[in-house]
Amino acid sequence: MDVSVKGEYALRAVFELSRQGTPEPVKIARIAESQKIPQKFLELILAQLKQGGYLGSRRGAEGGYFLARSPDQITVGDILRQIDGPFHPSKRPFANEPLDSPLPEMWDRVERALSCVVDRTTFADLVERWKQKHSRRVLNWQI
Amino acid sequence: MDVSVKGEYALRAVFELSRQGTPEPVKIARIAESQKIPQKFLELILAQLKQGGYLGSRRGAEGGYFLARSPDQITVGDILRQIDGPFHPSKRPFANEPLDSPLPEMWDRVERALSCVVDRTTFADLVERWKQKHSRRVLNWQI
DNA sequence: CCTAATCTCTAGTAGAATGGTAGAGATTAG
DNA sequence: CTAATCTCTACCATTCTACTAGAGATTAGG
Repeated sequence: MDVSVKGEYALRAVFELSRQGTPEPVKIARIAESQKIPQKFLELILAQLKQGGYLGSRRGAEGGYFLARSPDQITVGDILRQIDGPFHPSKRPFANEPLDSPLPEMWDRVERALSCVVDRTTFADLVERWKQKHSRRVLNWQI
Repeated sequence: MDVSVKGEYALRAVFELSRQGTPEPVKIARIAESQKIPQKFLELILAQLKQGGYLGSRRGAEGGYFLARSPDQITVGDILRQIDGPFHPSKRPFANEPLDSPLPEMWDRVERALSCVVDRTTFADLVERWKQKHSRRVLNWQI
């Protein structure tokens, strides 16, 4: 019942790109540094996100990665599923399971509860929340 | 974001004991058979559940396992945590994480959503749901 | 007390997943 | 042309998962 480190890295990377808000490509090296992710590992992750259609890229000097959709069109669930695969809490057709088990129905509930959070949280939401916390911090500094 | 096979086995075993509803010990072999769980693997699981205080046991001939609490005092969350460990969706203090990330707050939401299901579902609930489905089946047969 | 049936405890283990690393190749801006 | 960047394939150490094996401890019933 947990998310892989790879998944969390992916979220942080997409968040970084969303926060930027520019259409300019951002270099892997910069994302890696600002989000403290091992660069070579991040390369694999970004490639995977690109092939899922969430990111675009440009090679060569001044190249980098950018969002392929606007942040309010990408959810946390999208990214997690692209990286870690679909999350059925329990591998679905449990071959050897008695047919009249009450568990599958419960797993459905779990999945719906999960979905309510991750599929409704867009990166636009995350950026907004982050901005609010951030501005409060700045405000406190000023006072 | 998924439950181990071991965790699912544990749930099925406790469900089996709850369904029984008797204070009589049930043999591992019987649980293993009726729930289609490899017996030697199940032994480890039951021992772990016992040491968590959820089950009791008696050795020797006519021995077996039994619930240490009534089914309405054991939740699905209890069992999953005992078997698979606490489920923080993301390993909590992500050492290298930027301090102002919006992700920890989201993981909290996820955890609460999850908890709403698994910590509120008791084995008494599961048995009741199972009985309802079962009685409907029987009814349809009769008609 | 004997014995068969059971739980208990320790160990091992094959295979997959996780969390990376290495390096050569392709592409592009300037 | 060249330096900077993404891309692609391969590899790898460690841990986790889902078991299996077998000897030992305990108990009911005779």
